[in-house]
Amino acid sequence: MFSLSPSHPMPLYAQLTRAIRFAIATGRLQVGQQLPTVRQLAVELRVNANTVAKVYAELERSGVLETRRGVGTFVSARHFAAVHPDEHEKHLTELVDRFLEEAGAMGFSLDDVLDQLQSRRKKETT
Amino acid sequence: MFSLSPSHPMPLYAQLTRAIRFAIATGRLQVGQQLPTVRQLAVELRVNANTVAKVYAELERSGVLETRRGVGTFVSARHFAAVHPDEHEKHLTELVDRFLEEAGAMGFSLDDVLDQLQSRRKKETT
DNA sequence: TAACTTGTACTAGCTTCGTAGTACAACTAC
DNA sequence: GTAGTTGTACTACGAAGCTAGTACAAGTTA
Repeated sequence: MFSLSPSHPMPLYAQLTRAIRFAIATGRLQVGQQLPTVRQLAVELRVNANTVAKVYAELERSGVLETRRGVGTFVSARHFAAVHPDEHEKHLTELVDRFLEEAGAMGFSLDDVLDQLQSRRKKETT
Repeated sequence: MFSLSPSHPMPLYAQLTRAIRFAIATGRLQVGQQLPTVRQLAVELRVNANTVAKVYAELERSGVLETRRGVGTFVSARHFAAVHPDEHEKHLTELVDRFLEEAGAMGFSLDDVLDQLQSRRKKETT
């Protein structure tokens, strides 16, 4: 389902969070679909159940998942319907802010970054 | 000279590293210019001397600074002359990789990112 | 109701990270 | 050579972060 690398510097919970978000963003997990139970996934990933639970809880707070005790955890429909595009846009803005700041400290200008990204776009479409 | 926020989640050493790199990238610190001594800067920033020293040492390993015992620490000339543009480009590539990965996990495509950056370019030039 | 499933709270241990303190080594200038 | 700079090594403490263990609570199903 997912795969984690315990040796990777990124903590397990962060890896899992990203993996789930990514799976949803790319459609591999559909709205309404049930995720593995906390314990199931914990066994599969060789991780403590609490680690999985924390991830599910955090993603629920973000509105990405919905959990029902005794039943399971599901990809939230509400999220994609209700998250205002403005809100979504704001997240992108913040991400880009951090990114540009970092690039700036390395001596790259906005144009440098744009060039780099545009050249990828070409590659992607070929 | 620089300013740090101890309350900020980013550790002091990282803040300082970024500040110095930024000052150099924007020309506020010129090639060959001497930086404050480890102890001077430590007092000014209310930080342990070792924290400053670690930052200087790291930046020296990156080729950004040069230190001479008994004399002081200086902005390296070698760096800007000798760092291959290819090397520099590689750093940008890595940064963009990480960035796109993160954006992807949030559900943003390359085009979303490009749009966002292009709209900033317009703002910047007005 | 009783058994079973699900997620959750609380706690504790371990590790890593960040910073500070102190003592040391290299170098300069007189 | 000696005093006074400079950066550096080593150590240790405190805090935060991450994960695991265990016990609990809420819900479902028969």
